[in-house]
Amino acid sequence: MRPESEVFREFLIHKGMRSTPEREEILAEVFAHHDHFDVEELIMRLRRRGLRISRASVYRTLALLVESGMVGEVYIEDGHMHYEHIYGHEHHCHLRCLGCRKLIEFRNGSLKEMEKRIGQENDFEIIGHKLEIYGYCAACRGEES
Amino acid sequence: MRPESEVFREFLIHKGMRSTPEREEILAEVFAHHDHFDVEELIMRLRRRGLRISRASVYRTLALLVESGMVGEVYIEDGHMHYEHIYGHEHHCHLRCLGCRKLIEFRNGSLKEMEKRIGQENDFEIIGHKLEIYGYCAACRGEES
DNA sequence: TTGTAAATGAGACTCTATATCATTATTTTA
DNA sequence: TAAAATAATGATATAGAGTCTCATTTACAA
Repeated sequence: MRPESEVFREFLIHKGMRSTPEREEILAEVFAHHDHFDVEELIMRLRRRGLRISRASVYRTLALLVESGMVGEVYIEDGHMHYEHIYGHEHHCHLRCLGCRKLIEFRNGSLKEMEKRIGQENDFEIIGHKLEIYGYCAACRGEES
Repeated sequence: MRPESEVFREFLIHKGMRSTPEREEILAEVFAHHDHFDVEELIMRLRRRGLRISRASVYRTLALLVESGMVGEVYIEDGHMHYEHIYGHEHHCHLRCLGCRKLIEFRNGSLKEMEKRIGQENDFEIIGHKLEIYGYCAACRGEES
């Protein structure tokens, strides 16, 4: 698998954009941890490494990473966007509890074929998918009755 | 199929909450049209019908409708949340273009079994799901090269 | 009917995200 | 390699979605 930095750099060049130290640092930090994160957390982590990259650049670079398909958006329901890296990591889906809003991750390898078919039917080049199943977790079902 | 109003009223009672004219009007308006909508649009539509329901109540009621599973959230990528009614309507999924951000709807009936299996494996009572496939639409693929 | 618990409405407030623009950095070209 | 052209960054202003507060009103139970 090609390194993230290389893939991202190619994406940028392909768009007629430049590779900058800020973009590379943000990319590195995004792929350095394995949890969902939001912009504020990402900025804090960069600060801890001694980097003072502006909020605006972080937002801008994240938008590019999403566009490239290397990073995914996850709407966690606490009012703002969260992100997760995708490139080079096993795909997972989300179970969301409508009662407590909790988000549970689970592996799910069985969407590949369906994805392919849908892409063909809709003339769409598929990069990835986001499956969120919602319902009620065991704890919330207990409380209800 | 039982009418929306009845299902929602039961949901409210089950939660120890009250049925109010405001909640019923909002419910009716949500199910009166078939497109994605946001809070601002919903308030305008209520106004056109001569109803002056406050923004706060609209937000509060929508949250309840989402919790009940009758309405789904769709993050349209223009910076704020959009909604769609679900109860009693055929399920559809979304294709999102990473280039132009366009959202394309498509029917997809083939997730039922997978859903069932996932629910059992995770001790989760499944109400519905949200599948978003992202990639590049034909127009954006053309522009790129 | 009356009491009480819950819901509404108005508007202040918070905070995420975007826009602006002067400055700085990168790339191109001559 | 220097200068010109172009793009990116950073600081900060701004926009706007969504939440909170609390006084008033309403729904429901007894």
